[in-house]
Amino acid sequence: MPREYQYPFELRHLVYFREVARQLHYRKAAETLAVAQPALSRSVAQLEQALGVDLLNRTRRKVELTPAGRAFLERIEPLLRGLAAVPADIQALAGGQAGQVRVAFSGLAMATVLPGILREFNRRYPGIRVELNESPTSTQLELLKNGEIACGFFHPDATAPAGLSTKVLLHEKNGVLLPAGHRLAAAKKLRLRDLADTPFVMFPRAHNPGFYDRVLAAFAQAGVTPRIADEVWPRANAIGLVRAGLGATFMAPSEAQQLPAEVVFRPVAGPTPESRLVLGWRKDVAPDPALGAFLAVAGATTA
Amino acid sequence: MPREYQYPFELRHLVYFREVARQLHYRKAAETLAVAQPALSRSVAQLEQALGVDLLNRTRRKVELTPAGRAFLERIEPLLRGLAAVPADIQALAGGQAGQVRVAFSGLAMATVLPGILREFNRRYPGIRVELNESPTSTQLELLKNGEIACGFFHPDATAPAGLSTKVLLHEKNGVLLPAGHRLAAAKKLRLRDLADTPFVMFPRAHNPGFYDRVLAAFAQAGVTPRIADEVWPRANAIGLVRAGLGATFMAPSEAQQLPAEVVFRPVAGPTPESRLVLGWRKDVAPDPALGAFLAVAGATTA
DNA sequence: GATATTGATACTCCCGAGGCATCACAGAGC
DNA sequence: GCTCTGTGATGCCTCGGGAGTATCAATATC
Repeated sequence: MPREYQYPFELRHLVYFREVARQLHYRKAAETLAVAQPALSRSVAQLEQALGVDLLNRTRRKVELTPAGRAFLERIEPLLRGLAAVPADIQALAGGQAGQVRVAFSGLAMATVLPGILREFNRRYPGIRVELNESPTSTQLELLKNGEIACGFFHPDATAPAGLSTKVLLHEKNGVLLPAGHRLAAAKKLRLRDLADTPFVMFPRAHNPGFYDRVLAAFAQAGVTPRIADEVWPRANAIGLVRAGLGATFMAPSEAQQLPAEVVFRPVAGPTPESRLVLGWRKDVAPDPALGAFLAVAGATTA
Repeated sequence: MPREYQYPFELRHLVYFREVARQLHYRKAAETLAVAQPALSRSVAQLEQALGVDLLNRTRRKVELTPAGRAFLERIEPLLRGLAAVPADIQALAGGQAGQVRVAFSGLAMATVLPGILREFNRRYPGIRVELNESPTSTQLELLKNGEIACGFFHPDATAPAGLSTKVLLHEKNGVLLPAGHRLAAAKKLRLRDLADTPFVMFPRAHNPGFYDRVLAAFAQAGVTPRIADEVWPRANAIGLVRAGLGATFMAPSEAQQLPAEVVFRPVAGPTPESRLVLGWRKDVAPDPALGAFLAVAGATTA
């Protein structure tokens, strides 16, 4: 069913009428609008006929608003103002000067590269709001697929996710984080087989199966059966548990820059899992300038 | 200084874009809009060029919104909806089906004709809001002159106010309202000279000098000097004072239809002031349909 | 690879917005 | 009272551009 065109006027009519209503003088209004006076007369008359309502009471000598005209003016003015602001806003958004980026991250990202990226991004694009939420890798891939986040810092699985561009940010052999009171805390370097009796704090396997399985593989290679103390998430909680002396946890060296006093980080020789952190984003969607800006900063900051 | 035309688009562009953005399909959108498909293509392309921003990402096979396009759509949709509602509202207002009337009144009006008028008006024009405030005559004339009220129920002075149309609603010789315990409360009819020792409750002279002076004239004609007990306003308070036994007050018979138990109304023979109530409105201003409707009802109800 | 679908382009037409000249009317000034 | 000036409306013409028809170009589907 062809929908009837809903508006008996065009913006031009409204703008013209508004100017006449403000100045209550056709010639002056015409000059302001850089248009000839007859055009104004006709345009306003047209608007009135289209509405079926007299908006202006004009004698040959003076012009005044009718009550309906006043009401009409009051109704359209905020709408015209709103409309006038749209182009600049959109252009700013398209130019990457405004807007928002939704970003998901893993705990490792927040402990390493992310703070620096955010600081630099905020410096260069103060108009763009960054919406952050910590999510496990599996969730991030889902969110990316649905377009609910623009990009994510996650841990890639063996199977490269289809339709995503990624950039590797970290790729490090893990050490272990031990309670300061652990019997091996003084050792310079450890081997996994030394830790056979130490409970390990992990995370639910579904959150990042790749890393989880690499942990198990490393233990198997070292010839020991790991003791899994607990599976917690998000990441900060794991460190908390280590700190409380409940066990150890694997940790990338980059993550170990700033640690609380009650824990110590030790490199591991021999078999040990690797942490991989990548920044991933959909490559098929229309390029969001805000995302582009974020990716540029993230690439430059971590390069 | 000729102001630059502020809008790089017309309503047509926005409506066309909105439909394409909704359906993500040029041909279907064209059909909905009852326009040919090429017109749509050009119109949207024009809009994009005018904004300098790509709103739609179109392959030959499918159409999708860019982030800027989505933002643009979200910005213009409420504005378009608002604009669509304007014509009907204005037409209702011009047809007297909506709007508001600001009405001032004296206490006498509220005690006599006004309630009936308001009831009938609300029945016939439920869309029109009536804004009421009680004001003395002098204030009402000022408000009328400034256009702050559309009409007023007031007490005309000898000097007919210029520029106003009026319609007489009441013109009655006053009786007096006495406390039930007054020594003359049992009398069928009174004369002013019987009330020489009775204090009278009045109102500030400035509020209605005509009536005030008619009161003094009537007393003078009756050969007595009135005792003015108090000058109160608004009117309801005067009745309260009488009820409390502090004195008497003049009252039009119409006003005496419904009285509290503790007071009695008595007609006065011989000299007595007259109450006049008129409905007045400016005759020079652009006719407000809502006012017209109110005047019609007020005229019919009290005729 | 043939076909169908879909948005873009070429060309044309014609409506209507806008400019110019002028009119009609109301006040102001003499 | 007459004229002059200022104002909004009207007549006429031009021309830009919006819209229609026909067609092209590209891509997904079979």
